Formats: sequence, structure tokens, C-alpha cells
Amino acid sequence: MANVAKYDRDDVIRKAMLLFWEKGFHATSTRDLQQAVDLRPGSIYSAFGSKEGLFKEALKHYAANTYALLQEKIQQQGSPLAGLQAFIHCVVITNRSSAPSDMCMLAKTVAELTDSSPELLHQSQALMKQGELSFARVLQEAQALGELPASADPEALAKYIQVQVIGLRTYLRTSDDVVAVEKLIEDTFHMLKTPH
Amino acid sequence: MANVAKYDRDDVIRKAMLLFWEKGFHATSTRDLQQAVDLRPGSIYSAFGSKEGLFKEALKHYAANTYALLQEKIQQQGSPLAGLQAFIHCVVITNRSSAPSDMCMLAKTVAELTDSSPELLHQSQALMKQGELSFARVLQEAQALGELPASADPEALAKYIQVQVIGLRTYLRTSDDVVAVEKLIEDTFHMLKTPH
DNA sequence: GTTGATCTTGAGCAGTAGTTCAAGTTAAAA
DNA sequence: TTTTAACTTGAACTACTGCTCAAGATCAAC
Repeated sequence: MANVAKYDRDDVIRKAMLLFWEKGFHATSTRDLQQAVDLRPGSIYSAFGSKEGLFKEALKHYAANTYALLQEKIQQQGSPLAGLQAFIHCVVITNRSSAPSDMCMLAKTVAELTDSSPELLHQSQALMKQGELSFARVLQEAQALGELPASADPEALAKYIQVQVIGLRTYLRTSDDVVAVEKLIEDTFHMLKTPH
Repeated sequence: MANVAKYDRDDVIRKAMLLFWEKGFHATSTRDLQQAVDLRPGSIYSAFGSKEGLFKEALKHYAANTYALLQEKIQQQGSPLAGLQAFIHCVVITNRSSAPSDMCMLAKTVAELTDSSPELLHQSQALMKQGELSFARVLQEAQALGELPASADPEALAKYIQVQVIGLRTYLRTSDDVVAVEKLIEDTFHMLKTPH
């Protein structure tokens, strides 16, 4: 039985993700996608069921990629807190030129969609919650290593960092003021380390 | 000459604004709009030229409304800084149930649109910049009144507040954690008042 | 070589998009 | 009362949407 697809599923998802990330769910047409992944409608629909199905895979791929980058930065820096800061600098500043959008894809999706696409909305919300939990774990580890004051509340700080990253990336789309944003990232981490 | 329109132009813009705010530009069809404002296509197109034209008016209306609310809160509180805090609390928390979306409409638009709608994108970016300038003016006045440390930098703080408001409102769409967000607003203003 | 299940192809469907415009309505001006 | 220009109406146009499916291609198993 010939059950080997001619295309690389992960590569298709990656290409679709890049297009969805750039244009958003509604503004990306299935014909845009067909061209981007170089597949005809039948192949896409037999593999993913629908535009929504492909978008779900794209969201998962984005979240997994982002999580992997966070772990990589922590490894590189040899410190949870320095790794977290390097991750945020990378995501907000360094990758800006190569990324399809300044925005976080999950934040962009949560901003775009309403209850008329409940599954996609809930999935992006859940993936953002997971991101926050990842931040919280990293901050707990940082605290255990003495990088963070004993009085710090890792869960609350994780929320704060989520707000910062979402805010900073969206702000960059309105102002292009990289210098100010870079300074705000430094301020945030300076504050984390300071007991109050 | 009968040049009196049968409808109230400002009311039409207001209703269109509410729909665009809720669904975003792409997901709002002209037929949705026709129903919301109770006008036939010809009237809309003769008054606004296009869907984009009506959206531009909606953005302006949103920005003007938001600016008016800021001024109102400053009046009510009798203090620039307390007014700013009341404004942010109102916009992020109080108005959440009555607003069509948790998001700031300008941030939502900037997040959704790309260079394929350059005029709408630039207009929302410009209106956000104006918002930041309004914040900066309020903070300058607060500083002049001694509500803010002399060492504070109103322009930088205005950027910071923009980032917070955008971040907090988007964060609320993912987590519904009103208590945490309320605390983050208080933290922000506590920090503003503290010299560092 | 034939089979047979899996996968690919692309023309095409039904529905919706943004927009236009000829025909009709309105009411101030003549 | 007639004229006239502004305004309203809604059918209809073209382009495009997400998606389907009959026909063809592919290749391991026999």
C-alpha cells in the first residue's frame, strides 16, 4: 500500500504557520495557502480537514517552536533568569526582521478571533496559558537558585512578563521605537531582581 | 435642494465602530454593516466611499471617544495622575462588560492589518501615537503638580503606560483574571510615584 | 503484471465578498 | 405645481471564498 505522502507534513505546517502568522486567519485564503505549501486543495483537505484544522496545527507548531527557543536560551545562558531575558530580547528585538509579524502569533490570534471560531480561540488561549506556566516554572527555578528575591511571587511575575511581552510586541508595531523597547526590557528585568 | 440625509451620520459611524471593534476589519462584511446601521449599500457608499472609508471614520470616532473619557476622568478626579489611573481602570476593567471587545480597537487593528491596507494601518498607528502623546502631556502636568518625582521622564513613562494598557487588555482576553490585572494596574501606578 | 488502497489533481460548486447603478423618493426652490 | 438635485433603494455584477469529488497517478504486496 502506498501510504507515503509526497510532501513533508511538518514543512507544510511550517509554511502555513508563517503565512497565517503574517496575515491572520481571516485574511489568509485557502488559495494563498495552496500556493505557499505547494499542494492542491484535495491534499490539504485530506490531511487537515479544513482551513481551521490547518490553522490549529500552525498554532501548535508556533507554540512548540517558541517553547523550544526559550529552553535553548536558558541552556545557552546557563541561567534561568538570564535565559528568560535573552529569550524575550530575541523574540521581541532580534527575530523581528525575520519574523512574518512583529506580533506574537497567539496574541494576534486571540485579538482577531471571536466566539464565532470558538475552537481556535480556546486553543490560542490555552497555548498562551501554557506559555505563562512555562515562564512561572523558569522563575521558580531562578528563585531556587537565588537569582530572584525570596519575596518574589513567580506566578504573579509570570503574568507580568506575559503582559510585557504582549504589550511590547504590539507597541513595536505602532512605533518602531526599538531603542525604547530595548530599554523597557532591561527595566523589567532590573525590577524583577530588586526586592520591593 | 434636499440635502438633508435621513439618518444621523454620527450615529451610523458609532454603530459601525461597535461592529468593527467587535469583529475586526476583515471579518466584518458590508452586509453586516448594512444591517447594523440600517442603511442600503448606495447610502453607505455615497457617504463613505468604501468599507475602508467607513472604517477610517470608525477609528477616528473611537480615538476621539477615548480621549474624551481620559479628560473626563481627569476632571472627575481633580488630578492628572489619579485621572489617568481612573481612566485606565475604567477602560481595562469597568467598561469590559459593555465594550464589544476586551481589546483596544486601535491595538486590535494594528495587530490585524498588514501593508496590504496601508492607509488603515498608518491611521491606527498615528492615532496610537496621539494617545501616547496625550499620556505624556498628562504625566507632564502631574509632574508639574508634584504628583510625580522630578526625576521621572514623562515621555518614557507614557510609552510604558501604552505598553501596559495594550498588554493588560490583550492579556485579559486570554485569562479572564480580573483580580490579577487590577493588581498590575495598581502596581504600575505605585511604581510611577516611587523615585528609583 | 495485476491488484488495490493511498494519495494527488484541478475543474468546479454553492455561497459570499465588496461594490455599482438605474430607477425611485424626497423636499426645498422656482 | 413643477422643477431639480440630493438622497435612497435593492437587484445584480464580478471576483473570490472555503471546499468537494470524480478521475488519475503512485507504488508495496502478491
